[in-house]
Amino acid sequence: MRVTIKDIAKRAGVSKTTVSFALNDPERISAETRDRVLAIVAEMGYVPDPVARALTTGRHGAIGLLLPQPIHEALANPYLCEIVRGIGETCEERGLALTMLPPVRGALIEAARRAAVDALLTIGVGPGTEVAELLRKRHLPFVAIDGLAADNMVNVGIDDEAAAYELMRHILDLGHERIAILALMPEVCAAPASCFSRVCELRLAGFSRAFAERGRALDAPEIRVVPVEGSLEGGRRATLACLESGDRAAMPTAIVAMADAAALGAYAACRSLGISVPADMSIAGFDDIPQASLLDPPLTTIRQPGSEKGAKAAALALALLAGDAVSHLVLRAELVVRGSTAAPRSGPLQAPPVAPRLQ
Amino acid sequence: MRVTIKDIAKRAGVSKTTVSFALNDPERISAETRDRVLAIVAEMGYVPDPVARALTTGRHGAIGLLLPQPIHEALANPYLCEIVRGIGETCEERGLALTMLPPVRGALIEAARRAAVDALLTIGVGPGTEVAELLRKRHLPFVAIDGLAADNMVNVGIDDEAAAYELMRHILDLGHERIAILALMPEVCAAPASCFSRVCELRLAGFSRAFAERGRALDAPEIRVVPVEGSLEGGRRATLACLESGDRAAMPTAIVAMADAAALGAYAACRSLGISVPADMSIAGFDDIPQASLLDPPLTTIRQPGSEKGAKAAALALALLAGDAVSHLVLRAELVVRGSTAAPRSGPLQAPPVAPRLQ
DNA sequence: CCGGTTAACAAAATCGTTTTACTTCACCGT
DNA sequence: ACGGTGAAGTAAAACGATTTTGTTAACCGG
Repeated sequence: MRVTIKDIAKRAGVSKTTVSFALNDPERISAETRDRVLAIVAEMGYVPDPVARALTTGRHGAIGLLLPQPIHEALANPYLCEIVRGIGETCEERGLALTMLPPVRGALIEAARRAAVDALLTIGVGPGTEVAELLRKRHLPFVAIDGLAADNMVNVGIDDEAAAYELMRHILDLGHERIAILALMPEVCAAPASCFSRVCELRLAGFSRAFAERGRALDAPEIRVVPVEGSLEGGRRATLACLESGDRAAMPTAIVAMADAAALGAYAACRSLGISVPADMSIAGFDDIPQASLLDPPLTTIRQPGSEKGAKAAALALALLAGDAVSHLVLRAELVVRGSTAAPRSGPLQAPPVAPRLQ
Repeated sequence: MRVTIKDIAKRAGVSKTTVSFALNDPERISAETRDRVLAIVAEMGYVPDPVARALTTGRHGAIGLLLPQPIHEALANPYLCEIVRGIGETCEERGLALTMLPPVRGALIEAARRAAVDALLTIGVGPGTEVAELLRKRHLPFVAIDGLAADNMVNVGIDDEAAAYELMRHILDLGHERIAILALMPEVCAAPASCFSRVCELRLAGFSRAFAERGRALDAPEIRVVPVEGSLEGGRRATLACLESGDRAAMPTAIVAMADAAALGAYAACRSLGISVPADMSIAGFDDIPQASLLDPPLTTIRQPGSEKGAKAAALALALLAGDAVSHLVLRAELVVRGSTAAPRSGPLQAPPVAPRLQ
């Protein structure tokens, strides 16, 4: 059915080797034979099977990205989108394809088994996890994005603790007392011991330090840490739950989200409840997605270079593949103060005089 | 170095067959042997090579998406993002990975050769093109998105001619005389005969019909058709070029973009020039990307179901793979009139009284 | 006791390439 | 005339699985 190299060889009256040379190493054979073979290749419409080729050469021409969520969810998060775009830049440089590997029926490890790629990037996978272990068994070079730095694993990320500290300091400096923290849930619970994802732990530690500095604590009753899906819908639901329950005097005056995507949901929830930002509610995020500066009011957030993360991580993975020694990368992140955070109103929360215009 | 099935077989004192059965068809062998083999598999950390497996089974567990642009450019377009998300939905259902295949050093055909996938989706590839031909040679089932319907190729799209007609009718109904059309350039010029992409031709035909209906023509001097990259930057540049050159009385009063992404650029250009939308300039787009309704003013556009396009196209490709007979799909598109289009001002363009607030 | 079925496993073919390790032959200088 | 060199091409061995076909022995009814 399919035309194989054997068909070409037979038709041209040469060996498979010669056909292979004609295509891959033209200098090895005479111009005459080469042209004849090539003519037959064109005539019969022969295209070498990429799989068979990959089997012998050991090169696939693709790098993989292990996603903690289904593709359609992952790309709904602008920050992840940025990371993927960054990876895409490196792919472009090297002429590679990018295989996105979502969990197979909920199992990330299954995706890691199946990956037919030259190198792999992971998102939010820590060292010592089942997945990391498997990749090592497969001898597949891989680099973690937003995982954790560790000896046996290369990671690309930011100083999450410091960034979180800075963000919370800003909120506390404004005078907020009652604060809701929208914490990231681990999409795929590789380490079921913890309810939170790895970077989330670090950020909580940073928050904690900011509180401690003021003699306060993260587990005080006026601070609520809510695990939330890192999406607009997740943020919206969590915010509504926070604001609808309890009496108004006990309501938070600030919402700190660990992802801008979730902060977007907080905007939506506030709007639907007629709560004005930042007059009645301060909102802060994490990531600085492209929309953040276009919101009304523009979102105060921690800027982290998503695209650069992806690009650098991919480059590191390829360096690993090439056998180079590489080390962790800690990229620069910074607090960007915009209009969504302000000092809390002193009196009790009340209906705003004018319907707020948001987004 | 790597642990192969042979190593397991030797260590367990059985044949490769038995190991393979233990993993893939447990019923075929005795529970005793199976458990012993499986124990050794776990102990030695054996993971079957996906490539070797793909070679024999003929299944890769992935579908491919042939992109007309580098990944980072493609994902910068929210509409393409939606399509990819749709494909992701189908991937999720079937437990498949998604390989994004950008042109290799500018050559889309090269990406089509290399694709190691079960089925392929293409964007903007027409029938009779080199790529379509190659895929047929490879016996690779594929479905085109926004290509052209043809006998020998399955396509998923909308009725571009009708949609464009409707959009332009709306603009003309408002009374616009001088109009700039931002037309899509083919990212990869598969058919160098035409300066425009395939869907672009159809849309121009639709525009043309709307003009003809009023005794006017697309090639009249007051109508400018500008080829433009389908991105914010591309739209911005083209709009600036349109508005900066020529005297004000000859300036267009409406900009019709064939992609919302480009319309976004038109917004930016107008804002930077102090031109108020829609008072001094009407802007219309195509696609209805998620941002469109959040702009200020909200964008008038043609809504087309990007995510559905992707999901359905992927499902069709898999049906093709399964040997089912499938046919084209024409999805529903509709005009969504929002605030960015209005009747043109009668007098000459002048500085707006209030600085416009955009986005 | 014997042909026939079945369970359990093994041997070998297959998938479609690349690559290594020859063979053959012409040519060249001495 | 003769060993050496290089060019041109081939046969066969990987690559690492799956799958088809065999083989062996046990078991079973008659």
